[in-house]
This record gives sequence, C-alpha cells and structure tokens, in this order.
Amino acid sequence: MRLLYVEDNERLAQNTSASLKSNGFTVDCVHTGEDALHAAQSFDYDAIILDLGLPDVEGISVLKSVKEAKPDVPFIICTARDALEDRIAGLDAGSDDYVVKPFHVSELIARVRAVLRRPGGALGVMLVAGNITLNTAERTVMVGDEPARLSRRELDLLDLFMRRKGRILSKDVIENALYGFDEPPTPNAIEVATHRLRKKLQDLNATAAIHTLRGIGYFLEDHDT
Amino acid sequence: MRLLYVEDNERLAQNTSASLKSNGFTVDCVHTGEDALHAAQSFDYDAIILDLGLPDVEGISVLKSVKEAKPDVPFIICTARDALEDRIAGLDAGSDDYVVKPFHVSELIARVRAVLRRPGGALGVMLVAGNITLNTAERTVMVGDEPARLSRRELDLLDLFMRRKGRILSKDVIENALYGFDEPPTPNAIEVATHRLRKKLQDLNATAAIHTLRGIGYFLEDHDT
DNA sequence: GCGAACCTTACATTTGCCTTACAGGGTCCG
DNA sequence: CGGACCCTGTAAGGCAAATGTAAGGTTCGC
Repeated sequence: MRLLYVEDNERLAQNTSASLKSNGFTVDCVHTGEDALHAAQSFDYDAIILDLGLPDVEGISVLKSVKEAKPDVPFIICTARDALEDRIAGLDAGSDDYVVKPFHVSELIARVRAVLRRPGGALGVMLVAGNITLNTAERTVMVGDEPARLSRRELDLLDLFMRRKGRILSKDVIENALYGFDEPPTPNAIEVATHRLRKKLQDLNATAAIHTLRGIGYFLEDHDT
Repeated sequence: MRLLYVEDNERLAQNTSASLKSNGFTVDCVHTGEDALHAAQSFDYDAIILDLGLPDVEGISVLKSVKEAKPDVPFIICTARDALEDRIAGLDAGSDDYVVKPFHVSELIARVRAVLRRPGGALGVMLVAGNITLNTAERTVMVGDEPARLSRRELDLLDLFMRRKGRILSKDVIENALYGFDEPPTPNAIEVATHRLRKKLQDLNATAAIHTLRGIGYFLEDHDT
C-alpha cells in the first residue's frame, strides 16, 4: 500500500508519515505542490493525502490536475477547521474524504483505510491463487487451511503478486511498489525477499508458486481464473 | 467501553465526563454538533450521550445523521423536563433512552449500562477464551475457577482481545479502543499494558494467551470457536 | 563454456517489542 | 492531614526477529 503525502509543514509531515509507515503503509512525503504533481505522475499511488494551503500551487489545483490524469486515485484532504468552503470545493473537485486539522493520526489512518475499502479500492478484497488466500482487510494469509506467518515485507510482496496474478512484474515495478523513494534498496534485496516468501509458501505446500523469467521479472502462476 | 458525550455546557460536561471516566468508561467529550458528527464518524463508540439544545446544529439532526451511517450505535438523550415533545421526537428518531435534566450522574451511568446490556449491546455478554471467562456485566474475570484481580486497564484490554478473539489488533486499534483522544499515550504504554495483562494471565495458568506479530499487532489465541 | 542474472547462505544492522525501574497521581485508611 | 498503598504512564536498556547487504554458488542463454 503506497501513499503520497503532501504536506508543507515539515515537522508535521515527519511525524505523520512515520506513523503511517509503522501502520504498514509505504509513504512518499513531499512538501510542495510541484513535487506532488511530479510524484503522482511517476507512480501509481493507492491513495493521496493532500494538505490544503500549500505554498506554491493552490492545493485544489493539484487535486484537479492529478484527477484528470488518474481519475481513480482516492484523495484525502486535510484542511483547517474554519475553511468550510474549501472542503466543499474539495469534495466537488473529486476528493473522497477529508480530515479537519488538527487531526489525530489514528483518525487519518482510519480514513485512509476506509477510502481504500470502498468498491474498487485496494482493501477489503479477498485475493486467491491456488490454495493461497489473502485477506487484504485483515492482512492475513491462509495456505490451504493453515495460517501463514508472514512478515510485513513478505506480505506486501505476496499482496503485490496476487493482485497482478499471472502478470509479469519487473524488479523495478516491485521496487516501486514496496519501497518509498527515500529508501532505495539494492536489487538483491528483492531477490532475497522473494526467496524468503517462496520458502514459506513452499513449506506450507502452496499450490501456486512464484516463477522467474530471467532478465525480465517474476510472476505468480495462475491455473485458476 | 468508549463513549461519546455531547454537551455544550462545559462545566457540566467536565463533571459528568469525569464521573463516567471514574466508572470505567473511556469518554470523548465534545461541545458542538459538528464536533459530534466528526467524532462519531471517526470512531466506533459503544454509546453516544447527546444533550439536546446544542448551539450550532439541532440535536436531533445529529442523531439522525449518525444513525444513518451507524444504525447500531445506541443513543441516550439528555433533555430538560419540560421538553416532552423533544423526547418523543428523540425516541422516534432512534434514541434508545433518555434522561431528564437535571439528572444524577449515577442515573446516567445506570442508563448507559442498561442500554449496553441490551441484546446486541456491549455489556451483559459472557466472553470465553480457553479457561478465561469475562463477565462483561459485572466486569469480573475468572481463570479456571480462580477469580483474576485485574486493574481497569487490564480488564479493558482483555475485554477488547476477547471480543475480537483470534483477530489481529494493531496498536492503533487498541489505542483507539482504550484511550480517549485527549489522552494519547506513547506506543510503549500499550506494550506495558499487555505485558502486565499477560503476566497476570500466565500466573493464573490461563490456557489462552496473547501473541505478538512483530510490526503488525497482537491477537488472542483461539483454539475453541 | 562463458557471462550475466539469479539463488542461496551468512552476516550485520535496524527495528520493534519486552522488560524493569521509576515517578506522578489517586485512593484508602489511620 | 499524612502515609502506604495501587494503578498507570514514561523512560531506558536489552534482546530477538526482520530485513538489507555482501559474497559465493548455481543456472540459463548464448
């Protein structure tokens, strides 16, 4: 689950993004509207958290620009209590929800989850591949009828593979999905991560496996459909 | 047990919420209809206490809005003695009970407990996990046939775990369930609380234990069902 | 068979949780 | 009013799982 968090107040940004990260999200944090546009173009975020009152570009215009290119990305707007018109404008412009500043991080997290749970959203779906099932809401995995004990990375990786079941994922794609751009790993990190995931799945006799395409990427086999 | 208390008179609010807290409830106190709507959206309260005669939004409309989104949240309305029609209107709109102002705090508490004890309510249930039984009405815990002496926090925590037996609870979920939003603890507080609870359960040879999932949360093991 | 890409293992770091000790505040007595 | 408790959050240190890094082995394609 990768989020873009647009907030000009650096300290607030630091704190909040740390909390989001510790809740299992991958977070890219930017401080200007321009950076936000840039980032939103470069990656497919699962949701974008946007603070209104940015210094350079009017916040709402960021929202509009991004929505034009990617209409399906859910937005959550953060706004001051008294800026009621802004809120309305935000919802008109296609924001999916908003939180009123000052807000609790837990509230923000709840809203993000709620937005992701909506129809077409990323959460609340049951992913299936062979005898593997991944409950994206609870973040639990079953292989056959045994629960799988996966670490955070392993689960994120499996989540990614199952969402793109049967399709080929290059290392770059995987890297972008799992790591924020302030934490670039060596290419090997992904190899090791997939190795660990494969091992756990194998040990549980999973009937779907991750295959390698030399020089191209990986894919999760898909004999159902 | 987390309550939302909507009352515009600040002094009264202060006193009453203090009493509620000292009776084992976690209380969020707000003074306007807007805040009430906001809070009710953000968290799952076990019950909402609503004073009619709020300054900004008509009280009943708060009730209606919340009930629309969350039909199961019980409401208790506080109203002046002479506002009989309001009472009727309140009950029509889906309030579950009311108290007449001025009221004794003990009466309010009794009503809250009564509402929570109703079918589908939070109280009056017997929770079981292994040889642990929690009487939610009396707030007592037995392990095997030994009574467990738990503090308020420990009991609330165990209550939470037993209601969500087998499911994973992140620290945030726990924090939201146990702490009002004007008393945010450090993450460590929850670690310490679970540690204390675990120790007591262990000392009493409980057959169900709380397990840790690193970076994800905790869960109460569940071999019955 | 050669090299590149990947797998695998071992190692080091980081992170998150456990644990203990301590301090403030509340409560129940004398 | 004061002291002895208990409850509970904070702080700090240690430990172990998680995860990235590095290094060598293996496999595949050419």
